[in-house]
Amino acid sequence: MKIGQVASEADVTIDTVRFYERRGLLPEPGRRPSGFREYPPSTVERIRMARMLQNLGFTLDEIIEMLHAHDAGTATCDSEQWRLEGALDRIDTKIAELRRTRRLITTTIQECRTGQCRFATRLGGDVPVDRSNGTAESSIGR
Amino acid sequence: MKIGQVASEADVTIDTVRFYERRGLLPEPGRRPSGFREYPPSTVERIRMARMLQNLGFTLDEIIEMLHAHDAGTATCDSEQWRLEGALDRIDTKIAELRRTRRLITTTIQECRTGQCRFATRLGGDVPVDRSNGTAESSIGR
DNA sequence: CTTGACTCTGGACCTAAGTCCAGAGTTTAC
DNA sequence: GTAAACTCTGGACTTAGGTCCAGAGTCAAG
Repeated sequence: MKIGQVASEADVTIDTVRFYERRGLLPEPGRRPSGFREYPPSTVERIRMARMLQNLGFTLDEIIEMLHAHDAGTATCDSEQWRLEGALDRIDTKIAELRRTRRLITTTIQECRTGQCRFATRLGGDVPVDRSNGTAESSIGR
Repeated sequence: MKIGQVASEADVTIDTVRFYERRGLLPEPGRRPSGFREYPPSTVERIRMARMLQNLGFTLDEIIEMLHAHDAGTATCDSEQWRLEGALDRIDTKIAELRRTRRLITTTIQECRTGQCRFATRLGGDVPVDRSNGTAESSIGR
């Protein structure tokens, strides 16, 4: 398979395929006499797997590690499972963080409605800012 | 206030303060005869506000816009609230995405336990890979 | 009046994961 | 046999939000 076909079947760009090769995610492919890269069809699967792992939140470096463990024949269900559990932890942490932020925003909106607005007030809304005097209390470092 | 004091009170680095100035988040401060920047104390508040908005998921550009609206005296509770609601949407989308990913991981781990493992198998675990033959079915593009 | 801490400029560098480019050569379909 | 589509290299560029640096000048405490 030529690079273009691999790329389109794996749903990435040609540049990405070459980038993956540079990064070591893909091994150096064979070459035709002309210099064109020649790929085995399994390359498509390897790229798809990499993308799937990316969707799970793994970085390219982590994915490369995993694939190399696979290549070395040392990857087992057990040996790689901790990574999945780590990913789970990361996701949970992130969700918790987002929820905290969400709460902060909703209270802020609430405060806005009940006149305790932190944003519009501090951002110079309701109470007109005295433009002639840089020392006004409500002015934020302007 | 000198830049170092502002930075430490706002809990950012000196470089960040200067970066914010370059970006237009902070107005150009006054200067001592020596060239040292001289800040009004409200600068600390302005930076803290910016950081808070960053925590809410706003980009620097958006924050700069909001602060400029404040500076121009056109920011009101109503005029800025849509931004908060937009932030809320973004957060909800992100949480939903993460939850989908989370489910994918847990099913994957489950499959692993029940022998339907997609990862260890496809990553070449349990079944030793035939290293002498690049065309093996289970090999991922190596 | 010395010493150490602070500040100045402005441009290079960082991370992550690609994307884009020119100019040249190759392959394929008609 | 020719035109269109493909591929090559390798280095520069992108986004976001900073971080780091050298070499020079300034400030504050003792």
